[in-house]
Amino acid sequence: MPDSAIRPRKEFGKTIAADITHRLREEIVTCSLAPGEPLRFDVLRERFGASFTTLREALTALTAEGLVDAQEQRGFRVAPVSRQDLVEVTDARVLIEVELIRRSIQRADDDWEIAVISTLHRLKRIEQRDPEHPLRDPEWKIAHRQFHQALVSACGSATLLAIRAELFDRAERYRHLSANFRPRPRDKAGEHQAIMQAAISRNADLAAQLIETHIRSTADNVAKYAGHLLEAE
Amino acid sequence: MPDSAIRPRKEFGKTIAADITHRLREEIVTCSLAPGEPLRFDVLRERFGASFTTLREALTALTAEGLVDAQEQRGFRVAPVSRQDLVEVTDARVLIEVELIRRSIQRADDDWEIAVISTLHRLKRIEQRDPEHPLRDPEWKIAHRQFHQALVSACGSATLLAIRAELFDRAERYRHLSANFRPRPRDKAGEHQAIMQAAISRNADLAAQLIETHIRSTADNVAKYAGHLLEAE
DNA sequence: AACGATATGATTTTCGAAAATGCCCGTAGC
DNA sequence: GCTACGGGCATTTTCGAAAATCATATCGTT
Repeated sequence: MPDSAIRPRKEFGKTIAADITHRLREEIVTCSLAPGEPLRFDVLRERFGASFTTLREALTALTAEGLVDAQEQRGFRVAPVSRQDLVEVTDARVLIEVELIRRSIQRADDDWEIAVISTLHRLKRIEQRDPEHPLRDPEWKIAHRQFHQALVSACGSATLLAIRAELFDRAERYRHLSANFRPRPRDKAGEHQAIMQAAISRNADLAAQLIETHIRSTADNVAKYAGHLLEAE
Repeated sequence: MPDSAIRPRKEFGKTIAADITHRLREEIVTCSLAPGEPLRFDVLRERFGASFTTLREALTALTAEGLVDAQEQRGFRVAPVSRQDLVEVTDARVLIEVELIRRSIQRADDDWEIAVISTLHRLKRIEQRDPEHPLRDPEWKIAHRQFHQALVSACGSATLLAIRAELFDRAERYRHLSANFRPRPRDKAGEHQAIMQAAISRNADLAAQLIETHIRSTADNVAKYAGHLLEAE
């Protein structure tokens, strides 16, 4: 069927609202929409070409994910950032991600192992090609997300995976926040490699510890380089 | 201001959408709307007296909470129940609730202690008054929720508390599911009392262990008495 | 009879106008 | 000068009609 022309209005089988939710989430996570920024309907209407109600639905969904802040009767705004929130998100991520990687290693099968190895491989290829500021590269971002996703994918709990995904997005926003101020990316490649090796060799304790360090040091970096952005009340 | 007449359309300062979300959540958690039941707009419109879009917003919010299942282009339905989901929710609750009670005990202050004691006191008073099938008593439900809430309230993480609250609701739905088939409520009063004592005496290990047992045995009871409802695919 | 295409009805999804609400500023009263 | 009140404007929130999509029944062909 001719779903037409230059730009398909939405992906096949999806509602416009779901599509807008996706695009809005992306813009918020990448800080293309700045933390605390008011989300007025006129502006969003123009930017996304959807009606009030459709936008409202998307904003409601993102509110539940902690990326948007709903102020009843006074509209929406991008969820503000703060040191406290960064600490909470980091703590929650450690708690859950450590548990999930343990469960994944315990229940690991061939598919899991293949997924971990291949996603890391792709990540490294992308890093080789363009070693500067990887967060600016959408491909790196996707590959990075998929590697971490693969690590926990065998945990067996869709419930916890959904929570993890939400926290990952909230943390990624902080990473983007600091990316513009960080002089050089630290050596994540080595950390990823070490995590993969621990996971593949079924060393759950080591993998858990490495993941915790990985998450915490990333957060520390954010606090270090974007600290000045975390004070606004 | 005359916000009028017989029945206020919504609570003060709240949007209709938020109000509907609240009422819908209540009906789903109490299984007044049965698991898997399709949520058609005509029906909801009549029942809640709101328009398509307002209802849609509420359903979207509840979808994010895991209480509603959105089937794109084919409407919404009450999230189905299953053994697997019950296990996941129980596991996730244990993971988070145990951690939160530890943190709460560690950071405990006077307000926390008072809240724990007084919420348990109210719970016991209600149980004395009407010892049969407490889940049918809305007051008991609220008091029960508030006691468990108080226990973890000092943990210091709004992020984890929000996740905990979501899981609590999902678990409560399973409790309601089995309430109609359970011959007699088991002795929860004693368990609550023991948890309170462990918490007040700052015995984090014991409190954590008691909470875990409490959550798991509740789930076991659900599986036992509502097992026949958890099979539908 | 079995299968596929197509029309028809039911339901969801989207839209922009209309109502409700909050905000800002100017004015009055103390 | 300062606070309280009220009008007008900006913005959000709600509504029901209209468009889009899905499910079902009907019909024609093999």
